Amino acid sequence: MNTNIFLQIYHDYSERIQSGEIAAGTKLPSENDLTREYGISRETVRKALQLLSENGFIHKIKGKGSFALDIGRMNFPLSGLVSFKEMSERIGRKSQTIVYKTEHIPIPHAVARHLETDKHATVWQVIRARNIEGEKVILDKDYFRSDIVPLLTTEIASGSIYAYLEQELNLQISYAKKVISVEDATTEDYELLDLKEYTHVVVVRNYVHLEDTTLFQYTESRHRLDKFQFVDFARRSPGEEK
Amino acid sequence: MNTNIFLQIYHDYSERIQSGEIAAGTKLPSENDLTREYGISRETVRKALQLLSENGFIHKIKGKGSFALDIGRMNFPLSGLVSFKEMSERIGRKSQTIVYKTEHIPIPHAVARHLETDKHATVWQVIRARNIEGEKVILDKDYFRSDIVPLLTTEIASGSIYAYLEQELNLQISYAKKVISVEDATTEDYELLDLKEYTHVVVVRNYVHLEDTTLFQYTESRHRLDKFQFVDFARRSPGEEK
DNA sequence: TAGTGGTCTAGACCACACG
DNA sequence: GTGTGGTCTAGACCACTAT
Repeated sequence: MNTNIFLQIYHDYSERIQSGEIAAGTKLPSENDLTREYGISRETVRKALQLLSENGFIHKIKGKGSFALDIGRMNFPLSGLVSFKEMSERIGRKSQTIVYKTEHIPIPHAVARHLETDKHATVWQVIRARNIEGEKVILDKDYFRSDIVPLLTTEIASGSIYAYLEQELNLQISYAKKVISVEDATTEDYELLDLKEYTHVVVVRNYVHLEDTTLFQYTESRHRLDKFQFVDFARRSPGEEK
Repeated sequence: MNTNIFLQIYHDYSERIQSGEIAAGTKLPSENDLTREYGISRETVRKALQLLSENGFIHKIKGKGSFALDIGRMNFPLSGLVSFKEMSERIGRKSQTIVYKTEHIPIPHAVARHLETDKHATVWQVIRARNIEGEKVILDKDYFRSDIVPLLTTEIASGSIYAYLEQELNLQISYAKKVISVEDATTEDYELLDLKEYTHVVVVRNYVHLEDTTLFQYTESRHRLDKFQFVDFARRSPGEEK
């Protein structure tokens, strides 16, 4: 549906690199070659390559060319943070979702600070556990501003809330800030998770913004220590000093 | 020294937004305005704005304009991961570095797996602790391929190794992969850190690549649980599906 | 309708790598 | 030298937001 040329080229090559069809280290056609091959201008080719580069699929070397990186093997960087849950699913492990709560409530004190709404606002609270390989190891506590998300059901919460937000409500998620830290496990953590002997949890706070920059969702993801992992791929950007 | 126009505009605006001179929510001049103002083409203006957008300084809305985001207050996203140490330094806290070891050794078994060198290679090993507010809370274990980094001294290790690599050795760091997890504290951790009662540490494994894609450095950063924090700013990129 | 950002073109010159 | 990627230009058309 998206007819953007540079996105098509991006998807073309990202899939071929991720599937291994294009092996790591392989040299890609030059920008001029691609320009001729696709019958488009060079700047458009460069836009596609830049996306591939940002997301860790290729690496460009001035004077030499563009080369496929070794995604796919065990290293799936794929732009930014990748959680344990996503990693598990990529390896083919299924995660089950247990919905504990889906309710419309006045915003809790502790959450108001994060969501930056006024204190009389109401939110949809969703509390879910992720069951991976038979153990509940992640507790997700989501809070949505109810002036933006008017309705949530347990059914939606057990599937993909994001698909619902984007496709049904037509909300455009735009950017997010994550803060990762380690904290004492709460009694709630002990009740709702299979915490075993662990006394701490990794807490990932996620602040999600819409296209118009409004902060509409706050999520607290609480992971059992041994089942926590994050992978980050970072490229040195031109803007960086030193 | 870098005469790139788009970088100049990027630095111009990134500084003015970070300093607060341009308040969050303020509308920036339109691309056409900037084109006239700087006397350059629009694509160049857009390149600068795209960098600002990627790094969390601004947000662009089609049909409306570009708007400054609220960096600066307490939220300093600033592109990718930001560690507790960097955060502390930005708030003005000083961190001291204690160098335990700087030695040229055959590559340890456990490290060879990460550095992907042959087993007979030698590496420079640097072991340092970071002292923040009177406590040793981070243990950094660095390994550099000695065919690329021929010499390291304790003096270099107590300053900025990266400045040395880039300015003295002229090495170009290009991209890196980080893997974050939580593991049992080792006896070494107990010896070299002020671990208090904590039985686990956050381990950040960092794989650093050069311009020519060779993996030349592996670092294990071991953080005391309560002094660990990472912040990540992520923008929804065009390449992402669903 | 006018203004905004998003995409794309067809050129140009440069700095770097390699034989 | 030739070929590569990096920067930049001066246009063009589109989709979206406002009024």
